Amino acid sequence: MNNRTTNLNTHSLAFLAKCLADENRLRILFCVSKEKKSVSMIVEELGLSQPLASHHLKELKRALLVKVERSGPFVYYEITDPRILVILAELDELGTALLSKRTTF
Amino acid sequence: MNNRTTNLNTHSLAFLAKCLADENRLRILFCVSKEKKSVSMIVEELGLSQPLASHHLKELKRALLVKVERSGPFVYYEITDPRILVILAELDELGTALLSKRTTF
DNA sequence: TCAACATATAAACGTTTATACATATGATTA
DNA sequence: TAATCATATGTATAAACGTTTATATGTTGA
Repeated sequence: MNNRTTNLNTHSLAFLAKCLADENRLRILFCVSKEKKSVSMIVEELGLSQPLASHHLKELKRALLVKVERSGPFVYYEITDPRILVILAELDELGTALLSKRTTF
Repeated sequence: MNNRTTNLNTHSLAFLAKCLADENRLRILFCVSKEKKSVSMIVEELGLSQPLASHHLKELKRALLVKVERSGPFVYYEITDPRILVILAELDELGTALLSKRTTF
């Protein structure tokens, strides 16, 4: 029963990771990480088609990583919890470390 | 040019996240997180088929998350950098927090 | 060298996913 | 209400993925 301390909820972990496993979604996440942005702002900033952005935003929302707020004709998305940015920064750093430490090329 | 400080390498991030986005791979990762284990040990512990375990180990190795070591007929896998465990713990915690804080059900 | 065991690879299959295109919904303003 | 703008949804398609089954590679000991 000491797995409790080491093993985590693989189900929800995999679910979150799956949402983070797409470059466009990551870009959108960073895009709305400092301030709320409308879909059209995101579309323009990232050069995505509007339906594609909408689709990925839906996925991000499904994973609760972004929250939505309507204002007039615009729908604003913003990051739910900035801690995800810290985690992603750590993961990015780890990735770099893994690359630099690897023995086999 | 201040994106440098906030935006990360979405490519390698997505690559790492993709590797973490599978429950079986996460289970394998936790399984080899405390001590190196042979494929057959992993297979037995997690109840996976041998080819399936082998396939996922290959993916984990491709992402440099595990390292391999042969000893006689056995091939031992172990976690490369334990920091991934910290990151996953944080992600798991965030997942729980997101769920408890959500407003829409 | 042969047999037995441990692990890896290959091919095939069904499922999921990202994307594009077309269209619908919803809100605003004239 | 009509027209326009912002966003969402539906459908289709191609690629990627996880899994299974079968087979191959590699190692050890008789």
